[in-house]
Amino acid sequence: MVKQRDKSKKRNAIIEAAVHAFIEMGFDRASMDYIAEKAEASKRTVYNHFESKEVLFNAVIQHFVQQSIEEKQIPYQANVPLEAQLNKFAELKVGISTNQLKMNFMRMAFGVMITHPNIAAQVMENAGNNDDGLQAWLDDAVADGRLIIEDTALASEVFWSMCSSAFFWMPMLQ
Amino acid sequence: MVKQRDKSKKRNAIIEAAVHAFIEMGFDRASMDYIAEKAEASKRTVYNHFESKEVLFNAVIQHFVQQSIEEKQIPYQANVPLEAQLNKFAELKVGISTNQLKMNFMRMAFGVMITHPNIAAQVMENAGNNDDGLQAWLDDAVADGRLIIEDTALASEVFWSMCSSAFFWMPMLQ
DNA sequence: ACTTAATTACACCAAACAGTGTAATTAGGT
DNA sequence: ACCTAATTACACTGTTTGGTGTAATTAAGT
Repeated sequence: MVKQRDKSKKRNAIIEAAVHAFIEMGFDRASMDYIAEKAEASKRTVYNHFESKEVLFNAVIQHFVQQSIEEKQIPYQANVPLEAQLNKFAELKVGISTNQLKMNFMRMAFGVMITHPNIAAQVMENAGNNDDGLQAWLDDAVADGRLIIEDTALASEVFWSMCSSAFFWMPMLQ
Repeated sequence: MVKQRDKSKKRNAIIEAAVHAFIEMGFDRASMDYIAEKAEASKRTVYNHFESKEVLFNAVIQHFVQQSIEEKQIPYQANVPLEAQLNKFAELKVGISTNQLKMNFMRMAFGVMITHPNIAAQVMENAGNNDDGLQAWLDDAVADGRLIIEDTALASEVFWSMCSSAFFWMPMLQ
């Protein structure tokens, strides 16, 4: 039988350190030495967990996306006005823009995506289309006969892009 | 008396090369050696004109801003409907988003601003508030009695930010 | 033709940094 | 207490790159 100790502690410490290092100094200026130091790990251990800086960055994004998805799950409620429920979804976006840490993270990530197209491609591949809770909600509402929507995926996208420009990009760009 | 040859030719060649290099490879990856080569100048000449990469970048931005300002001058016409004239201003913004080169430039510049806050600060200081042609146009319209505006500077800003979000940021971010 | 400002070729420096190899050490699971 | 997976310390490589010093060369203005 194979002995396996729990690596997740160090792994998480490294990711956490990387998140802050990337936010603080950006992708390029945050050296692997610095990240290792912040994570209270040796540089070698960092490389044992993540074979390259790019891989580490991907893991960081993944980590962030995972959190966001979990927050985006709002269940459909048959006995509550539709508008009130939709408002909750919108408030999610507003919530992001009032969270300084998240804003900084997104700004950093956005910068990386612009300056490193290859990394952007990887991220898109990994983090790809996370189906959000809104579409599920719309499906439920349609099934319940309270909405008539042909393409709920499209509707969800339209809704988010509207919210994004108003509640996300505008604050992001001051 | 002091002899002075015309340095502007090389200077412009360098800026032009830098513009394309920065767009093509981004600020960090575009090395001074590469820029010099593209400009058909020696690296030393580049440094004789611009004491550092950051200074060169500032000059590049300046160059771009200068062009934009010149395009933004639309004279007030007393015998043309106001809406038609305002449309022209809006079309300027639309024009940017249909110009691939300009979009790429802005995307690059935006990336640099995010990843290099110190450079962003310099740029803001240098390129600062370029008073645009719209305010002058508004002033003329007010003087002509066809508009009543207390603060034309504010009005100009409002107009541009509306246009920006609709015609610039949205295309910029896909 | 002469002067000299501008440009060039080229060698060079120093710092930063991603990533690796290895032998020693630590600590978790049994 | 023992086994060994995980971690560490550390030295090292190789590359990239911003920036400089200098002596030679070019070409514009008179």
